[in-house]
Amino acid sequence: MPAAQPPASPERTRPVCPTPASPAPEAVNSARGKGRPRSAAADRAILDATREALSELGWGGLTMGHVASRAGVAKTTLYRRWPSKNELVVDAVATLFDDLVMPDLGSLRADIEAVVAQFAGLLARPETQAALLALFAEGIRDRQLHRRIREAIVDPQKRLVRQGRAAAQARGELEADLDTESAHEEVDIIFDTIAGTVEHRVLVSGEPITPEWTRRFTDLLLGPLTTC
Amino acid sequence: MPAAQPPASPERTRPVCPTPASPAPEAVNSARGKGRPRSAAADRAILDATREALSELGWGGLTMGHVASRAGVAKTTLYRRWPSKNELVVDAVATLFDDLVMPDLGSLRADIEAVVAQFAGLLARPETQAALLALFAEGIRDRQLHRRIREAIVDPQKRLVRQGRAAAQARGELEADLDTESAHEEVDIIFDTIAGTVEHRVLVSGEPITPEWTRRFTDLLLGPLTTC
DNA sequence: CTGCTTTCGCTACGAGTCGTAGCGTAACTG
DNA sequence: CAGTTACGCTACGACTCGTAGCGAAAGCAG
Repeated sequence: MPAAQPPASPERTRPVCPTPASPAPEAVNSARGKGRPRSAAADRAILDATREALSELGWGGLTMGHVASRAGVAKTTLYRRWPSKNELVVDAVATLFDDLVMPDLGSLRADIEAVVAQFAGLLARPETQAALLALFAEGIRDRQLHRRIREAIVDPQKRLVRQGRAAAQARGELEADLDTESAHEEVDIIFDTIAGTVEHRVLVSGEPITPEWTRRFTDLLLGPLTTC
Repeated sequence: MPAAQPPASPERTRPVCPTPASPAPEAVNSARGKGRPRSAAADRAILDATREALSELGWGGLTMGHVASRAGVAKTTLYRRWPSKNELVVDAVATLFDDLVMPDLGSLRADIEAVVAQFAGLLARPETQAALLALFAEGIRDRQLHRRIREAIVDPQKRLVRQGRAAAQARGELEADLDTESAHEEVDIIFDTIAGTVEHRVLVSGEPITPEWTRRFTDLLLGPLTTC
């Protein structure tokens, strides 16, 4: 995969990758406005093409040249923005998770079921399926990529768990936290359980998330949390 | 990734891949013993080399030529046995799951914690981490690979859940199943929860499985199952 | 309008992998 | 023994990777 890399990149002329995570929405050339600005349309076309190619060809089949030609862009333009396939795919996929929100429907059960349904809807899309697992797989080896995944995808989701717990505590459905240490671990365990179970059901077992399944799964989650 | 494939393989001269899942343990040339038998030592060397390369280089970095030279074997020998990287890696990894057993320690809690600990031990190994996620990722696109994964990895694990439930029912800790349909779904949901959560914690969140974590997670699982 | 700067698309390149074919040789069977 | 199959080796065409160099386009400061 590394292929060539002769002088190991002497020094970049420009920061490269102007979209660290969430760039300025409509700022074509927000910062230093010296020369010709980068085409925002090209950015969008590239990210769209990446998602499409990803769902059709998978991670291994995704080719920089293919993405470039599909986006109507030169391959060099791709490399001017993203240093590697990893970074490109993270950016292309992370935006999909922006839609996840904590609804606050008035009961813990309803909130959980709503979040599970949202997450399931996201995972039902082929582009998310191929992208997520491929990213996780690469993240095992690449520490920097792993950090980017956590920042762009995992942490925003954990925030949802915290919000849901806080709302339930405000309603009196959950006891208040005794210490922050224990609360932190509780959030972690709930997050891993929800995300892991839904992902495993969809991506590994290959079965759909039905309302009936969501209900039973929520039963499992609520067991020790509610008053016995 | 597909690279060349000129006449699309006219017709194979031999069945290829003599190890569909669990080959004859020590039969060097169990079936038709006509010509020179395939070297069992080569088989072992190749699978070992695959696991090593996988943990060092990951899926994308794993190269057939690299595996061949590391195993002290010609690249052609590799292709004589496995038609592609996918099949090779499945075979190399599936054996790791053979060690999982349902202990029957006398209580549902102890059984669950033991299985979680076993699974966590397996996932702590770098070769399993890289291999499992990479396999799942490829399985999204490749239906045949997905079937092989289910047969070689997923189904054996589901069997553990059934055994654990049966033991708990025999002890009176769990009610007997009302109908097989509902029992089947119950097994699925429990399996996805255990496997998915442990995998997500280790592979995505990147945190270790401690005894303390296992205890809290088991609390979560046992909530609605035990008498309230 | 005139430079200056930066991006653009294009082409070409060396390095590297893929999976196959052909060869002579080794190993085992009847 | 002959017959059959697996082995290691080399070479091959097709493909991807990431980079470099070119001329042209697009904006900005004077």
